[in-house]
Amino acid sequence: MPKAYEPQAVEAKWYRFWEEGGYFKPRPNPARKPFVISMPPPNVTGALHLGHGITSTIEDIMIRYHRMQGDETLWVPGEDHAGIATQTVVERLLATEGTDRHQIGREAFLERVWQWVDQYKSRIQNQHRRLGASCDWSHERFTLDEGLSKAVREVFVRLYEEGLIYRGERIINWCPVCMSALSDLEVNHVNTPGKLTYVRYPLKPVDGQVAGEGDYITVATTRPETILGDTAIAVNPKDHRYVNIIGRLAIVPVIGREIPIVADEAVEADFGTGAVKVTPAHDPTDFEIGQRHNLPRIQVIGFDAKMTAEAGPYAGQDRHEARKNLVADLEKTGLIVKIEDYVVPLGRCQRSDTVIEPLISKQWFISMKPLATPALNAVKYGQIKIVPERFNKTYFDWLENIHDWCISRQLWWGHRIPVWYCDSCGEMTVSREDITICPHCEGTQLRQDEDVLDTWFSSWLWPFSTLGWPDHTPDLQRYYPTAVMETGYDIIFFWVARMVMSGIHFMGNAPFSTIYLHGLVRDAKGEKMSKSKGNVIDPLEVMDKFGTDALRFTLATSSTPGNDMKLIDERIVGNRNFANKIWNASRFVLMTTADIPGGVPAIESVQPQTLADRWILQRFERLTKTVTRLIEEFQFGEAGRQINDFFWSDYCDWYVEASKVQMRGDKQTRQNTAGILRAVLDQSLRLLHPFMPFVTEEVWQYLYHFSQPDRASWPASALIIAPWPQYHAAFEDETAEQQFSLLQQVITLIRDARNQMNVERSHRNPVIMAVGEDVSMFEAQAPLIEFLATTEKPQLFSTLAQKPEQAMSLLAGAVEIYLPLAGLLDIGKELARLDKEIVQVQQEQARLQGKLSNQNFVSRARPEVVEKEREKLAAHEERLSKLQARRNELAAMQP
RNA sequence: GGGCGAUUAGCUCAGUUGGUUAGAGCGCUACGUUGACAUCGUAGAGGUCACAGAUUCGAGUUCUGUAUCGCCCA
Repeated sequence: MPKAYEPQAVEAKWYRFWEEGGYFKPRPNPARKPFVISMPPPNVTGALHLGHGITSTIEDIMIRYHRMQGDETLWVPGEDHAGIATQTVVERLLATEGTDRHQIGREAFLERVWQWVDQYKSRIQNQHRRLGASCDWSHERFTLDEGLSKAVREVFVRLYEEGLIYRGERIINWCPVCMSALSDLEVNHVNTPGKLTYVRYPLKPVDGQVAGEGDYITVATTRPETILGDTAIAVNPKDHRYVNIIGRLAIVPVIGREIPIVADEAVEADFGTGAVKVTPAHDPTDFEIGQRHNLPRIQVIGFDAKMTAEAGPYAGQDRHEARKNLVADLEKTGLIVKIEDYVVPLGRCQRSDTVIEPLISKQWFISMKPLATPALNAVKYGQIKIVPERFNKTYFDWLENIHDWCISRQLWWGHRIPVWYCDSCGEMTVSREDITICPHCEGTQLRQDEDVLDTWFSSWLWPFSTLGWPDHTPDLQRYYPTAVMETGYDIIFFWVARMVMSGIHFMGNAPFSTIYLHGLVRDAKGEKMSKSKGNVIDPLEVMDKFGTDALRFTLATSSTPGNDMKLIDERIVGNRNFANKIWNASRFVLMTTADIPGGVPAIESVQPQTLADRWILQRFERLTKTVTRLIEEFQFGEAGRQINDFFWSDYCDWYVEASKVQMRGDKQTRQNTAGILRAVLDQSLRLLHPFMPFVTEEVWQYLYHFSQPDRASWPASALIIAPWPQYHAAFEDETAEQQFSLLQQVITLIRDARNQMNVERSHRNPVIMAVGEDVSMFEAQAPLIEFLATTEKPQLFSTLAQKPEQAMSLLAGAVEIYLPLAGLLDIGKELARLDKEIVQVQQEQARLQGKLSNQNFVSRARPEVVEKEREKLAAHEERLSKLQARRNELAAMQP
């Protein structure tokens, strides 16, 4: 075995071993409920980033854990066709070739996209392999697969037939760069510094009256260019300032259109002047006001974001140009009252970052209310549990205020809407199968709807479409509903909530019982990683540099569920070092026990002899219990940290060191020690395997081969399917825990004293100890003290009538330790040290006395808590008296 | 405007039914290459747990408010 662990040398080998060995496939176990996860399908647009890294790591931890628990485990991988994103990258590619999709046509364009997809799909698959994802590749799906496309059509047709899908002319979010409609969720609202412009609209004189000076109404707007499309001015009916002019006509500046002044509840009286201009064709609120008051809709901004012919003198200008020009013109005519700085919540396209234009357009929608209510109830009444629970609120708020979902996109890449229009009879047909003959008039002049469906329209079916729905496949029977949906909290609306809706609606029950939401990975400065900022960390680079296990362990342990994490190099380095520690501890075990037969015994069969043996087994059993509980509670970070602590501190720093003494013992002791070293290592590797699959499998295989003659008794041929450690209460040993802890204190104190006194490293100093009733215990542990604290054989006494002179004195609990250090001891310094310790003990003693003299505490706190405090106080008192006695002796010695 | 989160050692973070003297890694200081590991070991220093109240025998932990930072929704 090499001296240091080299991840690059072994990772690929083990992944191949697992994959080719079929370990990722579900192993049928009818006795237990299958454990199933649908992997959130990454966009086929590009490479995986650290967000996918954390998703894949956490899901793999769960999958590997359940696989080792013996559950029938299925992890379904796949990719998402990512409509707009993919279309955009391929269009960009075409642009570099000097062409575009319209020139080459729909068919050729789609061919190019498929080429792209094939390339990136395999790239994503390989990245998941590098991450160690133990997903079942034979179940891999793509949202544009034949099967999934069938599911999409089925869903579209069913919802249409149920009246939940409709086509309508609504105001939608239009991205002039993507040239497509977007759903509300695909629009980011960004607070942007802007202007609030106050514009005067002249009022038309009432019949018989002459227009008076000041006969104006002033409105405030953040979008002056839409003035051209105004068809009313609205005020709140309760606003007394305007009661008298409701029903009169105002005149739109520049174009002179006469528009009514209407009263509408939607108007906020304290915004601007309390009067607002109404542009039904360019604002969602105005659209609704327009519907209530039957206002005309005048579109002045086109789908290309340029002013339309309706914009009169501004026709053809870009919307931003037109704004500037119009404001300048209004200034000239004196219709601008004032212009204030104002923060505008600008809607921007999630993909292109373009400012969204609300426009009226004919699109396909889903009525969400009927779907949302059952999804809401599923969480409210506990069929689904969200972890962490605080995201319930976010989930509820969104579902309670849900709007209809605009599902049509003016793209070519995606599931084409299964609707045909007949040129002969004008009828529309919605169909599961492609049609060539109109069922209404038998005409053949049919045109399929040009548009495709929102990508989320296919991914919201993911948990069941990947299992074969709408067919009643065995997979669907066996594996639906899945167990856990694990993903980032940023797509709770986009994806998670919608999956719950579709699952309940089409399958009759929720698609998973737990939703686990993880936080976002940020850079070292805490900023969100993005391509435009150039701060994206490539997981492949991290893995090349530090190994996959180091990256995985870092992602798993650097945060608390649902919280964001900063990825910092030092942490990854630390975890690479941990992998190396595992490697070297294993190397030690294999090397020092090489000549001892017996292989790796089952942990329940080992026979602890020494205190250290009993202690490490007790520690391990406690760890197993805790880690298992933590994983079941989705506290993966804490679970990982606990294993790390145990392995490094308890196993390596103490047990392995203690074993070096034991391995010098008789044959029986050596045999036993070797067995415990191996068994605890084997079991620790099992606990760690879900977190760090590669180094653990590598080391475990050494153990396995090393046990060649005993292989028959081994439970598994690979760690990936080795049974998860069971808790053995028989190894619980509170006495060992306490005694070993005392021993650790003694050793640490002596080491510290030697350090302080600058005792030469290899020099063995004498030790005299007064240990009360623990003489036999310390007698047995004397070799450990000699070895670990570098001392001579300790001289043990129950009590010491005559305290050693010229000795440094230490206290471990009630155990007195004297280090005769002739000539080295500076009595003055020693007195100062003792004084400092005395003060500390006195303070603590005072605190405890105060607590125990408080009647409220004694009578109200739980008896065991009070008892504990009493014991503590007694211990402190004993300690104090010993310290003071020692101080007096020393003081007497001082010249 | 509504909601959520964070604030603990120089840095990055744990601390999940309220109960030892609040922990880890990195960094820092001292010592060390003894046959697993210098990607290491041994030991040490370092914190009024953002602030102000409240509840409680007891609060980093529960409640209220404030401040700063971040995110989501409208």
